[in-house]
Amino acid sequence: MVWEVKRNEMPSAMQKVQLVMDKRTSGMNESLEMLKCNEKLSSSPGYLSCDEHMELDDLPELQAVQIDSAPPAIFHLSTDVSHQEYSRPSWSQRTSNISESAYACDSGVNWLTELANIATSPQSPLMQCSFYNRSSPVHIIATSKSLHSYARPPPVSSRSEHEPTFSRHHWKEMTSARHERQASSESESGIFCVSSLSDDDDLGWCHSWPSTQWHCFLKGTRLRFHKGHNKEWKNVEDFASPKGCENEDIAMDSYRGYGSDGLKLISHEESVSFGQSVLKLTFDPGTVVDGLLTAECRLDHPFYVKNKGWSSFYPSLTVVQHGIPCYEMHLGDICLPPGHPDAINFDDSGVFDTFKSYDFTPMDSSAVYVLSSMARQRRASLSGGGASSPELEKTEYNKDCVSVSSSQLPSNTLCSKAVKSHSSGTSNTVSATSPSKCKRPMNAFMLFAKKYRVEYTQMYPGKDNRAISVILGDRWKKMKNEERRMYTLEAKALAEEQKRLNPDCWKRKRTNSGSQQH
DNA sequence: GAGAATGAAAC
DNA sequence: GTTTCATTCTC
Repeated sequence: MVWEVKRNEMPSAMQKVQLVMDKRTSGMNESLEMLKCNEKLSSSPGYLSCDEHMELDDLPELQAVQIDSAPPAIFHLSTDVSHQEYSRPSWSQRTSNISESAYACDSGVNWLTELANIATSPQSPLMQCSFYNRSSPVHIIATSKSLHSYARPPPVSSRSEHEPTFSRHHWKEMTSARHERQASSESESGIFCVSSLSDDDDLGWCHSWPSTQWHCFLKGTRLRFHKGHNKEWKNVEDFASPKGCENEDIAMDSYRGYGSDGLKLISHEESVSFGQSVLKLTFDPGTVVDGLLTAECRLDHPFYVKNKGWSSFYPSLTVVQHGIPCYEMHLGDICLPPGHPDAINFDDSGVFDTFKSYDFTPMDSSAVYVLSSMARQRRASLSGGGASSPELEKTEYNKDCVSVSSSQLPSNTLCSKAVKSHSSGTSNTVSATSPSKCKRPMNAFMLFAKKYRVEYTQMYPGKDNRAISVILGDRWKKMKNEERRMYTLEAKALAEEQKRLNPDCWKRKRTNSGSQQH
């Protein structure tokens, strides 16, 4: 098999993705091994927790990767590809999916343009941000002129500003990673990307991969390949000679070479890889020859699904992290590669609307602010109108959400939540169609309950939903903080986002006399 | 529409 | 301290 990586065709900001190529014949054994491992997930409800790598300060690790303008990228991969079957209940919720961040700060123009191009592309997820620093959803610090500015290493002053936010462990990775320094010293284009997907032993491949920077500056992510029976992560050079992939996501690009009609999702599970909660996905490219593709990605990783639009397994996480309203991913979804006609033509994914919907300020000093501004400008130009005010944006945002959410967005995105009709009936407050109408974001338990109510309902057929609630509550109480953390983080992120968009969202509705209604 | 859970925020 | 309301779905 040959994966040809083309450049600049469709810049796409992607997250950390691992592509795991196994031999089909050995897939079962590996699957069993992984399942065995997953059953010990520290934060899986019902399982013992493991605190070692889930401390509160267990923030993403910082790594730098080498920059290299390498020759053409053709990935030669084995045609024998295995897959991992997944069938057990997904009691494998991970808690600490604190995202990586790439820190950069540069006021250059080119990178803004490029960023805008990426952002306004219909297939362009936003750069990631972190839960623990929501005031700046995305931090990009750049110094090297040889890179896209948002891929450049942070200046000392800027980095020190962020330094305290990283854990000791986090920075230990950085200081212990001599490769980082090499990359940084050998070339101005050394990249400091934040990642928790690797450990010390894992640095080698990263730096020996010439095109890693491309992934890092976009999403603080990298690809890793795993070939054949050997579970050892291989240097990507073992498989290919990547070249010139600075502006395109290899993961998505791999779709192109791997399944021209997209990759059909056939299984998924949450797992832990290198200390981070990840999704293990198995795709079917649709051809027997190609075999199955197993990939790993973050929980909030967005995928572009045929006839559906942007989707993820955690739409609420994705919308908070990347500002991309998503459907929920389901088995059978066909993920489309960049440049795919169906993906290009299906340009109502809401991504662009999302950009315009966020009222970022320059204080955010983030790419998101840039994207937001540019999206507004583009929207203004498209509509033939002038500049739009934040209030107008908000109004339009909600208005658009009505139309979008009713037909497209999942129920658990901020957008759809904010406008979903509240049928309390007697309320004399704003109507359901009012722009200021919003719903409270779900708290941690609600997120948990929503995710597992169906599962429990199936587990206890015939049980009344109220009984399911009792069970869920019982389970919740028995869960350790570690296990709850993911939901807590998500709830906090949602609340923060909602507070920013609708500060009055929590206002209690009152009758005219002041008595509270229900 | 009540109710069953938990939790955040407004009272 | 109390109340409301987020989700879900059966009764």
